[in-house]
Amino acid sequence: MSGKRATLADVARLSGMSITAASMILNGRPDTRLSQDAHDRVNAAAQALGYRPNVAARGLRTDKTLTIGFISDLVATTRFASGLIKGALEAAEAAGHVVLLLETGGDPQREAEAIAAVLDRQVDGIIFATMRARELFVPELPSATAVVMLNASNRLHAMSVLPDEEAGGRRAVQLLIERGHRDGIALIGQNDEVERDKFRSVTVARRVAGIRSEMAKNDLTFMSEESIWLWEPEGGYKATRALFRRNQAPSALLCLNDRIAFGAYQALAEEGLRVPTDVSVASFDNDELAAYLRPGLTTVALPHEAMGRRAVELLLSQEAQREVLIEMPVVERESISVPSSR
Amino acid sequence: MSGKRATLADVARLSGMSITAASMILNGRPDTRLSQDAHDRVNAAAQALGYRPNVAARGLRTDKTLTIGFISDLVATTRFASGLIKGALEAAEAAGHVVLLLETGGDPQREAEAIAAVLDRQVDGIIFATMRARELFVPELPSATAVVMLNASNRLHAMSVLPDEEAGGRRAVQLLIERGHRDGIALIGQNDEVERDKFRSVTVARRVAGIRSEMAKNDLTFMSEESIWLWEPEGGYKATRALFRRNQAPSALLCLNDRIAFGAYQALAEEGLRVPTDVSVASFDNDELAAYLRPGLTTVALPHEAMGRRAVELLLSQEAQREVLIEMPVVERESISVPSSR
DNA sequence: CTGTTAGCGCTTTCAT
DNA sequence: ATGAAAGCGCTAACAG
Repeated sequence: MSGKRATLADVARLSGMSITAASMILNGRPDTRLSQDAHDRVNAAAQALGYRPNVAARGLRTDKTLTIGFISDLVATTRFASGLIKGALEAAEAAGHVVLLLETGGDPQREAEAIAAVLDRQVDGIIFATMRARELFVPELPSATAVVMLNASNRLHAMSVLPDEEAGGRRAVQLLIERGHRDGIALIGQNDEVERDKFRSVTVARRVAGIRSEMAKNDLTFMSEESIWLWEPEGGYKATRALFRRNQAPSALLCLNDRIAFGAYQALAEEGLRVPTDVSVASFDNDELAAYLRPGLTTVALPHEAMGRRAVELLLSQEAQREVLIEMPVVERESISVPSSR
Repeated sequence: MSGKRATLADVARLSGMSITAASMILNGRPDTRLSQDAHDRVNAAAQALGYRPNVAARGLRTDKTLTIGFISDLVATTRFASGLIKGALEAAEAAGHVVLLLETGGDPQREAEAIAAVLDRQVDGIIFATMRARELFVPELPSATAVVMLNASNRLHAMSVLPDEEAGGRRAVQLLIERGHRDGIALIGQNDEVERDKFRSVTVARRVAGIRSEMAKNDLTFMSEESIWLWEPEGGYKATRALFRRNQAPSALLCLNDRIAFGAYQALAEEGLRVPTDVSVASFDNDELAAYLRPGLTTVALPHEAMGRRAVELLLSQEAQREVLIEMPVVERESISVPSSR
């Protein structure tokens, strides 16, 4: 509709003030005291013209663009990223900022280009997010640029925001113990590789560590540990079948994520066992899946949105933190009950 | 690392050329003929300084920011949006653009603010995306701003990119017919409201229309139509149970989306029926879910990534289109077979 | 109390 | 063949 955008000059002209005066008044600069009349005229003119400052032009002077770069390895692609982004978007909006979203697929080449692209646009700060928490390499950056790692960490650079997996792991075990499960708990999804490789997967290793520490604290050991290479439903299905083929009768399955649990549900159904009457299931992540399952899956949630939110707050506030851990809330549904005495 | 960013002036100084010359050379302006030597010196200097143009400053002069605004009602939030965004990101990157992602939650107030925010940053164009395809209201925009609607349409404004639901609906029916299903097909998820309300749901209405037209073309009618208010697993489960409680024995279920199919699978399992041996299932969307199900669900996919890609291509190319329809590919898995002769 | 002036980094006439 | 100068829209010293 409106042909051209009104500029500060237009406002000044219409109000009969200088450009400077208009600028000061519209920015509500505190010290300067221009007449009340001047204020009114300028504000009225701005209003009438529908004036909005040109952020790019302003940024040229002030070095603030009210824009933050969100660079992720696999963004949009996964349900994983969604919450992270949503949280970041919310916090950014609340702070009057806007976010530039870039995806790199984890490719160093594209990563470098993404960084260049956001830097070219003078972003106020950059968030690096990864889908599988990991140690992320960050190339040289202009020293001034604020950086926070989201679901990732970095030795040198920056602050990072991570889920509190250690506590989450402990919480999951407690969930089962509280209901009376003790010796009949099977762990589904154990994976030596992951447990050792703190580099590749900062958080998942902690999840398992939390689980083991809580078991130990209660003098418990797993009746069985089924290992799974890929944490997908298929693996959960097979691992659970294997468990029963060995004629073991667990009272509860502690699945390392919801997709595994999904597969476990299927195996249980084929086994003629009901959740939670015959066997309880606890899990992690709170995937969309968890709500769809029947009965609903009780799971320790990955707090994606909270993480995204916290990341931009951190970036904008410039508090100095190293690693901020976000609590993993438990989402109670119907998959856990008192062990049956089969 | 690097303290300050190199500017064009720095390049000029180091190369011993004027700023003008440097600008022209680096932009590869065609007509001007500066000496080969000048070219070499400028390029070398730029290289040495790691010079990158400041996009904001350039935009101030050229009115091109190589940035596009992606405004969505429910972005990040849904698996739905992910593909749209991913596709858009890819195409933008390929074209040397970058995307500003904003979410409005469908709230007109926030919608207006989002538009203002991207306009303030001089974006080259705006994509409006919705999760449930619908008619979207777009407030007045500067006439110059390019606009495309993604998974939405708008009477006045813009070009829109939509899935070809009509063809998709027909395709799904063909899938069943090809395998020999005829009189035993039940439709799960019928919803008068949606079928009538072309305004609220441009595409889903077309999906159903396509289905009905293909059935009619083959002189077929559904053995039953189960209506569902909310297209979630719960509804699919109940509708399917209801079907069997009436003692009907369909040879195939045509589910209006994958979440419904998910519920249907559960009901089928409880009924002691196997997919696809006892009853076949066909569906729509190609949700993440569809791959997890056992057996894998054959479904007519919503081509989210292709849509996102096409939207930015359209935006950037400024071809004049009204409505571009993206083909819905069928994803064959294992849920359809020849009808059993129970 | 208010306006002039000088840039931010870049592109683009227009002279030379 | 090359450069000076103006100006995109804005803010910030510095004078009046």
